[in-house]
Amino acid sequence: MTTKSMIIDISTTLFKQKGYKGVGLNEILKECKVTKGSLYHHFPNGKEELLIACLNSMSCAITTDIVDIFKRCQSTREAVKVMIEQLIGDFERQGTIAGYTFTSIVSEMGSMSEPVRIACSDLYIKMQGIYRRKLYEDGFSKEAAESLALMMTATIEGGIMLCLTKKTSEPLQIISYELVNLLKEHQ
Amino acid sequence: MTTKSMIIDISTTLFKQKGYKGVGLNEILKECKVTKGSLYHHFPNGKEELLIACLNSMSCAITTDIVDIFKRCQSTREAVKVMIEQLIGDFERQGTIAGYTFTSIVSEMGSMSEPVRIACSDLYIKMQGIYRRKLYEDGFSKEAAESLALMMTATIEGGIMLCLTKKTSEPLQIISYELVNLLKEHQ
DNA sequence: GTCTATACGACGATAGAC
DNA sequence: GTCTATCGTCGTATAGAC
Repeated sequence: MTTKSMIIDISTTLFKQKGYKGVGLNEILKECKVTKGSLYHHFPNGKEELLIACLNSMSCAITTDIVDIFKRCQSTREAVKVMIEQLIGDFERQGTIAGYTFTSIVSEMGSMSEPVRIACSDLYIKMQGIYRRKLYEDGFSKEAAESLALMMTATIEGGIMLCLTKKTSEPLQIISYELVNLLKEHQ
Repeated sequence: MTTKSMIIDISTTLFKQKGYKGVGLNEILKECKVTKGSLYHHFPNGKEELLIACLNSMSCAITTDIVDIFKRCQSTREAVKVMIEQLIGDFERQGTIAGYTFTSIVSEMGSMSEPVRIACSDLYIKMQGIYRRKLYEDGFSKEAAESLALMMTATIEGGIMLCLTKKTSEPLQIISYELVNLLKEHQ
């Protein structure tokens, strides 16, 4: 494990917990047990460069995770169930949901820089792509697969925010049920 | 218009644009053309008290808005269409979506104080309640109305975030279509 | 590649005059 | 109810030694 990847790992966790603006460099330094000089050696452009590295690292981890679930499951319907069960499990264990969303890190999209916005947008495009391809395999038309993939992305994203806000996993439980229904009826 | 309500109005706009952590008191002071002494006279507990006042003000405005739309529309299906059309209109005109969501202000729910979390939770409960009652009127069962109301809340919330991230109103357009479908098929 | 020391502006908040 | 002045802390970033 290199210093750089260690910084990225720890910073990612902190950003997920408190958001980009909510974490100061000093806090990162303390948690990583490195000094300012070292951090700026690895990320010459400072905090924003570190954020983008974290977003890309998250994107990679989430995508790998989802691809794996979709490989193990026969249909999108099944995969959705497994995916959301996992999110709920995380929530009940840790009291928070870290995966499958960037919103908890950067919500003020309007005021963020283009590179940051694009890094976030990339994840959503990748997730939606995985959903879409599986739905097409399932037998949905190209157009239906596209629309349903978007619905899945938006609903899960919204469901995560509702769970965090209401401090209960109920929203995601209901969403799992309703999404499975939605994917059933169109088929 | 009192000084206090003027401060709330302007701060609300700023918070929506840049998020809670993204706006400093100095910026608020400058935009409102008031001084620190005046602000702390109206909000003795400082920035967080101001935030909660803004959240409550938003909650009120959004609820009024939605209630009005639901009054004018015969079915939930129709109301959803009008609601989302309005969000899309806002987006195309202003390049951002300010209404119907708190996520763009406070996303780091885990690290916010309880009063703030509760203020956000309140809005979602109110919105969902409006949807649920109309769905019940539409003829859905109590349980279906509850589930579908949650789906509407989550999907629209997620759709807004996707639009802001991708910088296009397409996600909400598709979501409008899919939601209308969802409300049709269950009936 | 890692360290210390330092810069300097912005942060939220308070005190006290008017 | 509004003002100015000021506090202490923290923010990000840089320079230069080792």
